[in-house]
Amino acid sequence: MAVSGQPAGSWSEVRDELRSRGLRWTPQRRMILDVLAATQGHVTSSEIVERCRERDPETTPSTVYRTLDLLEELGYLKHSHGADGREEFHVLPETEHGHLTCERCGRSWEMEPQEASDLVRALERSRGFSVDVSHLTIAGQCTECSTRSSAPSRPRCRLSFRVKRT
Amino acid sequence: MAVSGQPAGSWSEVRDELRSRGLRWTPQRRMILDVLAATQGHVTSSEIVERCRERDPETTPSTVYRTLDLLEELGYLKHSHGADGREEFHVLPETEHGHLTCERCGRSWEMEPQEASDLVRALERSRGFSVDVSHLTIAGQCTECSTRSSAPSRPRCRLSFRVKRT
DNA sequence: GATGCTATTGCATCTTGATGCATTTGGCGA
DNA sequence: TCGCCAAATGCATCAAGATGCAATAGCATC
Ligand SMILES: [Mn+2]
Ligand SMILES: [Mn+2]
Ligand SMILES: [Zn+2]
Ligand SMILES: [Zn+2]
Repeated sequence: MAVSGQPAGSWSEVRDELRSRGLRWTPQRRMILDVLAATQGHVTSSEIVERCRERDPETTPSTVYRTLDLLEELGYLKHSHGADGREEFHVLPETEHGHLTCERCGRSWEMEPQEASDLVRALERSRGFSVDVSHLTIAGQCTECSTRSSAPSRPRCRLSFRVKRT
Repeated sequence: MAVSGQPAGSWSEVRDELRSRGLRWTPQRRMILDVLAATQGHVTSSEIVERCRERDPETTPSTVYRTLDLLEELGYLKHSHGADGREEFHVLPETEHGHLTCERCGRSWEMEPQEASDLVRALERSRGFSVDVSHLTIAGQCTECSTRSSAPSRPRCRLSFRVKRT
């Protein structure tokens, strides 16, 4: 993975990969990669659009979405889904990991692949199904929320648009 | 669960539950329940909107979405997410189950809770995290797709809008 | 059966994201 | 360096779904 830890400016790996496939190295793609390099943890596409806009207000959302798709196809990114179903990109997938998210407090944690290894092996054996661990998001309740009583047993983890009031 | 197998017309359980909470029994809600009763397996919200429209073209989408939210809060529905992140409702949650979905062929299967029980126990023990099995969707590759070679290692499971051309 | 309170509806509008298409432009070859 | 052509961008438009608000209508009470 070249995206991580590169001094913004030496995107030669990605650039060459694109060119070698007959794809193109554009200023837009360069900027998106710069933004990704400055990002840690999980980000949604729209957060990336926002960050691009901070650098260049002219940023076109669809260009960003399409570039993210491409980078994922090329293996530079992976995504999973938050409890609300929205895609979240793993910007620095040094190590493969799954995800845990608490339906009540909304916090989330990364999960070592070995934590899911029993499940992975069981499904492999019984069904020949091979789990995509990095796409995996397991929802539930964290310790703290379970201990802290008073709870709707399964509150809906819905999308929510924070309406931007001007 | 009253939703399953009821002759469309005797929604007394749901109706009484609503009334007892100071909520209301409206023709819209009645129709949505009728649609749900005629549905099996998993459905997305927009599919439910379509089915409602078949019965009453005047159906307002937001009314449907809000009713589905309500029914889930009351425990009459549950949802999980397809590989693309979209919500899919379990209309007849007689038995709790998780979900498997193949990123290549798109098919999906239900998973007995016991199949995930190792995982559930492991997370409970190591983190005190209690998994919401019915929300769980595990993506990966099914046997057939794994055997059948020639594959993009991890094709993106993206949303797709089938554009309705008139 | 009429009344009043408040839950719901319907509607307009917004957000995230996908997509078709015309225009622009990266980059290779001459 | 110039031109060409396919790849990308920008833009308009669409889809699914969320949300605020004013008008409507359940239903409990009288
Ligand atoms: Mn969810
Ligand atoms: Mn996905
Ligand atoms: Zn929590
Ligand atoms: Zn398959």
